[in-house]
Amino acid sequence: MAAVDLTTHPGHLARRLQQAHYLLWNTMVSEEITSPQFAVLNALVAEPGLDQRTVGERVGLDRSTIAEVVSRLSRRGLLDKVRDPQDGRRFLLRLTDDGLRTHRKLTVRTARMNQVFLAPLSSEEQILFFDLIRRVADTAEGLRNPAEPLVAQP
Amino acid sequence: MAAVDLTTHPGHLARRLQQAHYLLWNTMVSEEITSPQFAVLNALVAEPGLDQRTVGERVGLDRSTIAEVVSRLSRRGLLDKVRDPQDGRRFLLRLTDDGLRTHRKLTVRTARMNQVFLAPLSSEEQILFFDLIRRVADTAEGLRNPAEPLVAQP
DNA sequence: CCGAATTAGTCAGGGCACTGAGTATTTAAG
DNA sequence: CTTAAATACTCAGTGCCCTGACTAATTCGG
Repeated sequence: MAAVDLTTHPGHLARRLQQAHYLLWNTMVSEEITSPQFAVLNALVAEPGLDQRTVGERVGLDRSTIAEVVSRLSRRGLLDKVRDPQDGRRFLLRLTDDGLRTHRKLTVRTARMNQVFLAPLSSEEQILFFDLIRRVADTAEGLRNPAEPLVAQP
Repeated sequence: MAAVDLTTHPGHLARRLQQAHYLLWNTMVSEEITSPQFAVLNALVAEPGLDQRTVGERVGLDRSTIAEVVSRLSRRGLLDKVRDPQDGRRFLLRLTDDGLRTHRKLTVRTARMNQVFLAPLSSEEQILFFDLIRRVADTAEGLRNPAEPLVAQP
């Protein structure tokens, strides 16, 4: 005996929340395009021609994962990937017309889905929901790089 | 133009939250045992001898995923898996001494990690955080099985 | 009692997410 | 100018997560 109540464990809650979202996305938005893929499309609508790493940074995907997601989107013909002539290490990404169309279509459905997903909360609670999660996620993210070490330069 | 603000998309937030948690878990709790694995150990501390499907139900893992997680835990010698003599379809799961020890050790570390993770929120906000996420996740979960169809029997 | 549904679990396949190691290119230091 | 460090990306490996198709065992209806 000494079992713990998982409903007070944020990690467990976060996982269940994501699963619930996955489910709803699949039925209400798309079975082809996933939520992370949509995030990438969206980043490229906002800033066409970004390089792969920066897109990953914008949407919160590490170098390996963004590579996989981009390769799937490119395979489906939703984006183009070309070497940066200025810097041969980079790949510059740009949506195709099809990618743009897909993003437009999914944007509408995503908005509908978000409404359904958040329906159990009042408007004020929804604001709070965003705020609390964002603060926790941002803070934990910040622990990654210990920022400026207290002593500046060596 | 028509890009969307992902910081108001619960799915995106949920994903970032889980990533942040994963990161912290990895550094503060264990690099061997994952959070879902701990959840399974915990379920078996509470109810030894559960069958695989029920454990999955308790911790929110579908039949395929629970099978993988259980197989890893069993490979590491943290649990035993035996056929139910009463019902030849089931596997009954039970922690080994090692599994019990591991659970005890991780319980302490997990509590510490949760404190750090939730540190940006006040006590009241933490309660709210749990409540809001739980309500959203539960409601979306509920949409899965449309409950009783309005008309009872055919 | 027997065939039909139901149930527990497996397997193949696709996608997300991380780490650590390796390659190529660019930039910085000497 | 040339070597060393940094940067963008790839690849292999592990683990979580889902669906759909399949097998084996049990239960239920007639």
